[in-house]
Amino acid sequence: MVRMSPAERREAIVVATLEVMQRQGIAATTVRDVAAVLGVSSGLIHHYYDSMDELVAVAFERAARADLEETVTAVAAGGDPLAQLRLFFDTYARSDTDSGMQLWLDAWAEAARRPALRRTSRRLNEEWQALLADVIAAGSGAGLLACADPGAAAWRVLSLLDGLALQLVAHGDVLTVAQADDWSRGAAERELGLAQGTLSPA
Amino acid sequence: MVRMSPAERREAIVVATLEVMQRQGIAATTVRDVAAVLGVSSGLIHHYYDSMDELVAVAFERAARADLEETVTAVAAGGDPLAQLRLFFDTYARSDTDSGMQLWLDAWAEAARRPALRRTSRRLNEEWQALLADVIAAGSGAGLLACADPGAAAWRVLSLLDGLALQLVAHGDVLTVAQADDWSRGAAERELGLAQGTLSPA
DNA sequence: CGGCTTGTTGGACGGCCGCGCAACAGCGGT
DNA sequence: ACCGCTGTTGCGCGGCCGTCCAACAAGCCG
Repeated sequence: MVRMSPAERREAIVVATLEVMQRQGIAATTVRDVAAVLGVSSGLIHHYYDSMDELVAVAFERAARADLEETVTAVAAGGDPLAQLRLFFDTYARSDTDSGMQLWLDAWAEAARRPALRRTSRRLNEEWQALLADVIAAGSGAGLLACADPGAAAWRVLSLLDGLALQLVAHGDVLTVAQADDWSRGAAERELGLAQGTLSPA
Repeated sequence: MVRMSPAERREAIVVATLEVMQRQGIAATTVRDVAAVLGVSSGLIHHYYDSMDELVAVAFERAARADLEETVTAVAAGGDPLAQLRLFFDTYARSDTDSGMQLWLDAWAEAARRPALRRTSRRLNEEWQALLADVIAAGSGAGLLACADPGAAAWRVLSLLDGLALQLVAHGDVLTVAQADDWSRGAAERELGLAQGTLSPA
């Protein structure tokens, strides 16, 4: 019987839940599997989290927020808005195929049935959109690109990225990662009135 | 005990499965629920379909193909490729919010764990892409629009539509149907070198 | 050293799952 | 009228689920 402080235990449970979610999918993640990963009794999980819906939402937020923070950090390193856009696509492309996107797919589908998860995925999607909208607005303000509605443009670019990533994850080789990357940068260039190639990888 | 011919019974089971899928989601669709809808024993379902994966894939194809055929028919009624594109968006927009798109979301997420469903959703996605690519190629051939790679353009337009519809279905009012419709037509106009407003609803 | 707080156990509860199978019953053909 | 085919039942199998709770034990404090 390994006794941990509440903070440590809560953390360990989230990490274990994430591991199970990535391996089996959100819909198939069970209390017993999480407990087994920790070598712990299943009752303990409910001692720390009231319901499975809550735990799944917390674990999803952990993973999704880490990806978002990574992109935020990368974008912040860009000198001007165009360089920031380039870095945005660089970091996004890297996470396209790994288990992160499958998690998002699960989350969107499960959102209809899991209230806590729906709130979390929605909030994170809006943060992604706000990040991109800010960069576009800055570029527009600096006269580096042309965009009448940065918020709308951000939704369009993100939705295209999501739609392409979705095909990559769900259907394997119907598209290649290179095509998805290339096409989304090209669409963003057209969207923002940039010359072709402006957003090509650094 | 109502006795049906095999063809009728198979059909009735597919219809009932679809009803359950739309109400509860693909992941939560069970043999017993389907049997209950028909007022029939659960053993009967397995008499006609070897596994739940197979039955779910058949039922999904039924629903998805009906939507596709509807769009194919609508598009065929268009005089020239530009009118056909307009009709494409008209029919697509109508099905954006109903349960059809939630079904697609479920299918994409479940694809990772259900081989039969993955093959079906992939095939249907490719048919949607082919339909759109043909119209674009025709428009390009007739000099009505500018597109170097109709296949790629079709994937981009479809992915944007999917990405926007996904937000509508998963997160409710983060976007409006009108925005999704408007934005996707606008993006297609930019994609195909058309004047703004060319693809506005008929 | 003993008591008490509290992290942890382990199983019970009611319910659900996909699947398989022997027995039953409707119906067409003889 | 009966027989055989086959559509259909009803239930059992082994297993899983989320949740709950009384009992146990580890470590801190007096």
